[in-house]
Amino acid sequence: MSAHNTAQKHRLYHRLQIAAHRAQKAADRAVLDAADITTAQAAVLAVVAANEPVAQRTVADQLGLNESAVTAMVARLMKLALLERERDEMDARAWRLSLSREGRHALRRIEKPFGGINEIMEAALSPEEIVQLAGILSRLAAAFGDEG
Amino acid sequence: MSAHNTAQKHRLYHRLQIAAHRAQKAADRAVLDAADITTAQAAVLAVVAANEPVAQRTVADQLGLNESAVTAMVARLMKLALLERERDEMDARAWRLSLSREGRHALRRIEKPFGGINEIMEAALSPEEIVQLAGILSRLAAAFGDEG
DNA sequence: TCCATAAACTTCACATATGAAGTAAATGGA
DNA sequence: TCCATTTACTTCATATGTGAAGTTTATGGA
Repeated sequence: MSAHNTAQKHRLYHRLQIAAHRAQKAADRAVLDAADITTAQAAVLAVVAANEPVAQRTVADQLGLNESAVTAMVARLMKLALLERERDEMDARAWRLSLSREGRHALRRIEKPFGGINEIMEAALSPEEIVQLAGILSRLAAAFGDEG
Repeated sequence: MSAHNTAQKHRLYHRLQIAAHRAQKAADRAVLDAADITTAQAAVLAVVAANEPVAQRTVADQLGLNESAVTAMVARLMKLALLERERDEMDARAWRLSLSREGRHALRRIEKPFGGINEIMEAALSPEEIVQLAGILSRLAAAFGDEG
């Protein structure tokens, strides 16, 4: 333990988990309502949209997930016909993921409810706090490492 | 969408989830290593310790979980012999949860590794930022509601 | 007293994550 | 060229969460 232990005194870890969990619960309800997908699925779709065509490994890296989580997500998204994939001709181990028409549609439909989530955050925080929070969260994510 | 949309520009929701997820991953490894329990289990033990003897409903409220999540957690913790329970004599629907000897022991053993997690946060942030972050996270949690 | 309703908990189906172990294809030297 | 190693993905066991539906026990009037 350090001399001051400010973090412990403020139960920072706990507060971070609670805030993230509640935000996710709210976002899931909003997104599920608008497009019948979860925020986790929306995150995968967004990464695919931004990197199309993309390997699962890349999706895993960008979302900080391991490969088996992505395998399962892709299976569910393909079952929902939101995602398509074909073999990478340069590398027979890898897939090339891309969005289906419905996948693009779903991504479009969540924009508005997702904006609602952002509005809740904007209402709770000042613009300066939002900028600070973004920086702090990035530094925290980096401090806990990208290695896995 | 609002006029400025600062939150969206900074992808706040996404950053919050990533930071929380990475912190949890790191904490889980540290805690699992020291006491063979997860941070989720540690959280339940901590709430029970602070409210002993306590009903599952109270644990759910304090952690922001629903009742079925607590039912499952309690079952696992009892299987691990970290938790005990008996019927509330005032209310035959409710349980009175309490820690076992091993439960108290486990809680003691995670103090040090958990301190390590706090130290990582303290190293990444200034004392002022820690105080700010604590306040911001509390306000966010409140903004996303306690209702469920 | 009786009954509608609420509260505490359980069960079920499902989504999401980890990590270990396995398969198959690329890759980079000796 | 050949083989050890790495890489991309899959599969399995398990933990953790949600929400809907059901059971049992309180509770508060008419």
